[in-house]
Amino acid sequence: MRLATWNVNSIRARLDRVTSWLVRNDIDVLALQETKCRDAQFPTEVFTALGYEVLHHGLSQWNGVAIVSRVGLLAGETGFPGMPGWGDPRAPEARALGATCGGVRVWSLYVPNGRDLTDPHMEYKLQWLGALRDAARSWLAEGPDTPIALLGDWNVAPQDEDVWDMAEFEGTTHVSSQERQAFQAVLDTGFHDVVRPRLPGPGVYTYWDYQKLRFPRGQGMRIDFVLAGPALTARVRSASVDRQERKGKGASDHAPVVVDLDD
DNA sequence: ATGGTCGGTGGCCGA
Repeated sequence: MRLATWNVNSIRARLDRVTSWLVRNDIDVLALQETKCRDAQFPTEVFTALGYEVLHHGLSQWNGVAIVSRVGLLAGETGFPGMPGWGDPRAPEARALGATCGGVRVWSLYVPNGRDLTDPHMEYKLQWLGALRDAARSWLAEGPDTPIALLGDWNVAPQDEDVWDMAEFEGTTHVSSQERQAFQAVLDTGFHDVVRPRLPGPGVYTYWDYQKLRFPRGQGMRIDFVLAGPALTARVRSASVDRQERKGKGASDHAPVVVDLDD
């Protein structure tokens, strides 16, 4: 089974690229983030025509997560227990979607950006990751043998080598010790980053800002991850980042991350 | 040349 995650930065702006990549790469399950649309605006029929089922969770033009699968799509769940909200009044955002695909519990996650270390959005980000850690712990406790994967845009660069130059990130989000600790806390519940051991850095990135010629200059960040529970970790055969997809006109600012599983 | 972008939206915000 081939599993992937991709922040597409608008599914409507990226539809041709996403569907052609999906088919070309023989993907079974794709977790999407930043679809930037409401459910009724998601082009579901384009995916169904290709033999995929779709589950989408979008509440506005912001955020939006989806799971696309050709190996089944069951028990959909929008948001996770304890997930904090944003805004005034606080309300849940479309940042988490769970489903079971081919016997694997899959979560498509879009962690809040944080914006600035002193911005209230940063506190929201840390609370969100803290609630996710608690949910992750309970998922493993409830079904220790259930294959489970947390896929998405984590908006955290966990190690110094996950950005091209740490000096550039002094005082910014994504690399702070608080964010890194919050990411590590999810791992500490029993999840494993199954891509890094197969694709060690430095210089392995999944995101390059559109601005300042970051991609042609090789100045990216590793912020998209596939975290697998113990049962699934043992089944991972290979992993890759398709940086080809960041090239050319009409690319998302993120590249897809792909993981191959033994059956 | 010391900058350089996108996307959704509606007359700026978010990344």
